[in-house]
Amino acid sequence: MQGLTQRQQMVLDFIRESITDRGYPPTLREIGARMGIRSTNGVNDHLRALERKGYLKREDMKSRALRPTSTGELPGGDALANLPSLPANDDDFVEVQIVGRVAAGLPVLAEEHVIDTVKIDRGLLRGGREVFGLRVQGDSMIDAGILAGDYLFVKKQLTASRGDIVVALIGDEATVKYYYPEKDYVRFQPANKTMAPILVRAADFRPTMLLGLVVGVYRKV
Amino acid sequence: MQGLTQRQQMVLDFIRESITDRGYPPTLREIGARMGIRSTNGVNDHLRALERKGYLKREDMKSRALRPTSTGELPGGDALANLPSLPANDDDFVEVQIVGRVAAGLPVLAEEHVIDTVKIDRGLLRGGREVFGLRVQGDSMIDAGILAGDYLFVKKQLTASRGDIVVALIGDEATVKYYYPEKDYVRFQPANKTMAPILVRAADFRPTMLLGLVVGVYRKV
DNA sequence: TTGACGTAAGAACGTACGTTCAGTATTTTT
DNA sequence: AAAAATACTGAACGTACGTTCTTACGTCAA
Repeated sequence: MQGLTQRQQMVLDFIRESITDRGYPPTLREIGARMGIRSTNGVNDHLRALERKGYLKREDMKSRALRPTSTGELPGGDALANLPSLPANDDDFVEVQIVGRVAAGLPVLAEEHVIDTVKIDRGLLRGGREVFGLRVQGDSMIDAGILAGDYLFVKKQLTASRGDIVVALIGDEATVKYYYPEKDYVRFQPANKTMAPILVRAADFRPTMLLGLVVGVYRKV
Repeated sequence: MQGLTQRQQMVLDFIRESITDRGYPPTLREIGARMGIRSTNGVNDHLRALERKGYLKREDMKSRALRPTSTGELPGGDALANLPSLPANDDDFVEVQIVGRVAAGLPVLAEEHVIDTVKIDRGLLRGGREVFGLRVQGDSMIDAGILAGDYLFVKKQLTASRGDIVVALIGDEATVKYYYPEKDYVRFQPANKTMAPILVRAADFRPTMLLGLVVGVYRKV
């Protein structure tokens, strides 16, 4: 049989599950425990079969060195897996580029800075296209529920309303702050009692300093 | 020093590199070989430091059970780190059902409660399937950066580690709290100085009370 | 009906691997 | 100047883990 047997499929699924859920592959004994196989050899038989059929790569004498290949990645007949997923309509998503360090003088989405791309359900994101993403450094906005490491989704625009959370280019780097225009200056206010606002004289302020408006925050926990 | 030392950063980078390149984390001796450390204890010191600073989770007595956390995932300036990142999978999405009010006695995903469905880029969501979403009510977790109205993504599971943010069914409603099991009771701790923890006697505690583990937070701004 | 294949038990073996203890030296903090 | 954190060496220990051998039972195709 060139396809997988039911048991082999279960082993493969468990390996994939372990990797997504725990971050590392299981041992032979962990597989055995899950499958109700008391002998490590029983498990090994399955792994050899998977390896022979090209669904798995292993390295000898290393613990947990199991690598499912991309072959046959379609989940089998498991009740959970293939609910009503469907072919993923493109229109429902916005493709957002996550940029790394943003520095003055360079276009925000300069290619070298795009470190990742994610797609976001349009329902979660006001602003349509024209949105880019970045990772938060530091905790100047901690009282606004924006923590270091969070992903921010930012709509590119050169103006903002008083009190909006904006991404601005101050000095040489991008920072996230509340935006408070005053008479003679623009005040960029951190949401952190221990930090002082940054003041930019109205004369020095240029619209190009505003990179955009924060429209979404995502955090992996 | 709360940030990472150069050596610690190198260890962390190597762990990440191993995971992306080989599919599984390294052993202490593999780290040692790469770093020029002949004693496994020298390596262990680094791992303990990374763990203490929150950059890494480990499980005792398991080989290769190293899990970099999302904290400080910004790749420094290292050439290696951020190149071979993602294999750019076409449309890897997790379909997440957003539930409304969760009450005791009803399955979490009972049809009447599903108020919305969104698709999330798998790269943003640890835990694969088995994830549902809900809206936050109240600000009991405000100091953890979780505000009223935020969307939480919750991985269904009946167990959790100390200090995890969990969704639990306490009394008749679902609440979000830190999870702290103690000797005689389980403490559900709010992240809000004005609120008291909820204590559930160990005798009264049932695994069904844990609905899951918070794996993501999203906020529309 | 012999043989190949899948599935598994059980035991023995060796090594891979994490843990711990006892030191040493340097740097950083207090 | 003392105390703490960092960064190791080296060795001993116990267990986690993969490998291999032997035996066994059922199914299916030639």
